[in-house]
Amino acid sequence: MASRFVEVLAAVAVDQTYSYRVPDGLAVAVGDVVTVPLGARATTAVVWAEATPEPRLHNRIKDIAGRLDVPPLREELRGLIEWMAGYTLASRGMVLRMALQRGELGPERVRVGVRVTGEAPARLTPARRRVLAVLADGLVHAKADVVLEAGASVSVIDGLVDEGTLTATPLKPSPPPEPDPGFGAPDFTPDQQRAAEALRAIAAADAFTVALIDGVTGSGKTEVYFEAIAEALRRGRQALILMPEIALTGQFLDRFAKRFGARPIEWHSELTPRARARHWTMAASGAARVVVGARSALFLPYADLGLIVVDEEHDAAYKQDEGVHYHARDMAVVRGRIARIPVVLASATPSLESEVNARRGRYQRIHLPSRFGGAALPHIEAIDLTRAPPPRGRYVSPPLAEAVGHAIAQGEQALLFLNRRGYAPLTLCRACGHRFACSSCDAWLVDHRFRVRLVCHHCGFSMPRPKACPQCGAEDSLVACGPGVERLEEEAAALFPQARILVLSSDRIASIEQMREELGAVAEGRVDIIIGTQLVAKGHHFPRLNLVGVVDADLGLANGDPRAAERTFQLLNQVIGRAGRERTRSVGYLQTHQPQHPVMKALVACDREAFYASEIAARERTGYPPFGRLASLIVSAGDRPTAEAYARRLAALAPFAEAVRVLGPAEAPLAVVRGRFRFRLLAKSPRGFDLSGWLRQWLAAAPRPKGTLKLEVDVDPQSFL
DNA sequence: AGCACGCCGACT
DNA sequence: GTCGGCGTGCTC
Repeated sequence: MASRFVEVLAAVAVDQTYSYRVPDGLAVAVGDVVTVPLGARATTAVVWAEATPEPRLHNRIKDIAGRLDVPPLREELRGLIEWMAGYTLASRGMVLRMALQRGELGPERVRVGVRVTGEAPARLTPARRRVLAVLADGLVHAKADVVLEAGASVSVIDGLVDEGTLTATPLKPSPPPEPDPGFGAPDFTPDQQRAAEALRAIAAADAFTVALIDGVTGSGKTEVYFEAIAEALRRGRQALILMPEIALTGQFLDRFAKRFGARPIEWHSELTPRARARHWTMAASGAARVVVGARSALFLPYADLGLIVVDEEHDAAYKQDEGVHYHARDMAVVRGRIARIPVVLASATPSLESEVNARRGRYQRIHLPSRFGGAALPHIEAIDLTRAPPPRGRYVSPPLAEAVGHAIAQGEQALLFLNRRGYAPLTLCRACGHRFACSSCDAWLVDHRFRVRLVCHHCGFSMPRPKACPQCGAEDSLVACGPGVERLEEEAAALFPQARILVLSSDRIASIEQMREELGAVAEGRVDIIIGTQLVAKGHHFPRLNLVGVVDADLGLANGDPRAAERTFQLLNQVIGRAGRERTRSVGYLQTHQPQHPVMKALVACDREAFYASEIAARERTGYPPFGRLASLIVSAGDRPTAEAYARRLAALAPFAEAVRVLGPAEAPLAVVRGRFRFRLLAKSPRGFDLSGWLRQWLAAAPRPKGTLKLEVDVDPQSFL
């Protein structure tokens, strides 16, 4: 019989598929996960197509080593992988690797069941007696349960199995409890009711559509999109909810359980390998009815995905900036199109991209204009720091301090928001002016008092805070400049000595679990003042919080990035929106040096429309996204001349296209990171231009980077400085 | 991505 | 002499 050959895509950094022979007796189909010998090792791979290999390859073709006992990758997911590789310029193998979770599917735990055979054991010890007592009913019991109930070790049971007194059988894993679409009937306002109806209709349509739920903070977006999930469940299909990783809180899982009577299946970076393998398989078998996960949950091999929800769709955390550069929100829309299913985007402050798509009618807008349960949006006031400055060396202005004091005296909570980790962003010597900078990055070292070290936020370098200046030797001459959350904590403790203060900052939080606990403490009212970085902005519900003070509202506007205004508007809106979820009166204060800035004015006036109108006009005028397309190329090398020379060479080799402009090379915004010198090129094209194709042409003409040189391509970069 | 192969310096 | 550092290129 003639041999059968297939094309196989290996989960390694290679774009090409390779031909393999299917050994006799092995049944494989396109989409099956296999192991193949590749070079000197074995790799996980996926059968990509049938093949008739080139004759000249014949003596080099190897056999597929074996087939993995996991569900195959369906056409839909293979299509997504192809599309993403084409769009992002990553190799197909690397994109596949993401879908297979680093190319290794961890071993799944096989639960073993045991039952008595009727044969008597040769010897009867006390431990054996207890085991047999537990199994006296003759039914199959899980081995782990018997160990627990009989108080005997595993070896006792294994010994009895060896003697034939017990038989062991693999136990089918018990399916997780299923969410029930009819469990907790929600009590909706007329607005919410209308929105829920629209979403139910969208979820029922079984077609690719994109809906944008645009609802103010606290409007009950989540409960409303749950109705779309319920509809998908009623139709027997799976649903996926994507969230920024940090927003995957216990609080959210509880809200889900309240509506559906069971928790969803989680997918995030902190799952153990076992749980990872189990959840992967449950997605593939369909046992996972609803998956809630961070961006990588988009690449699970769902058996029958019927709906994707992207919560907080504007969040920058959806952009992956390492390895394969992709934006999970955009890829969710692509997966929806490939799978012909609806995609629901939700945000209180939509990204400009989604807002423009909604205005053009490409996305269906579902508007939730008011807060749920009679709660009102916070009243927002700007505090002009030029008129009411804080005392020297302090960062909380008198009006804000007074408001916080008043709030906690009333038994309410206050949140002071400052998007800066550590104690102070800069340390300098009073005597000689020496500034502590990172030796391998173009950045100052941040003073972290909690860790008692000076830390680089870009490469992780840290050193103990010295007593004397390394430059001039002066003692006790070092001064901390500027505020970080730790310094703010010190100030708050001095202002309100009786208050219970909690700092929520990513470097203080060891795990998702720990964060869930700390947020629980806040929700239960065991904290008076919360001091937090942007971590607090993401989707948490603080029922007793009625005052938010933004300590430095201008912080995000300082760099010249065209997206800075959008980012700041979204972040501040989100943070202030934490307040007054359950009360009618709540306040947000913005400490700013520029109260006339369009972002501040829009926030104070609660005039979203004005903000979007001016921002859309500016992007349109300059041809920035979504009115034009961008790709960034970052060239880096161990020394500056090498990086610059290659970047210039690249620029000279750019293929001519009427529509495309190449800007640069210029030194990247962070010119040195981890001792690598970085230059940046930017390609700018009109909408609708095939930028990926043009980039591929460009890179094919360029010499491949050698030595320490590295080239990173980012299509649709998030920061486009 | 991971591994072998190759070419250079410093040691039992 | 050869052990081992990393830089380069290939994997059906």
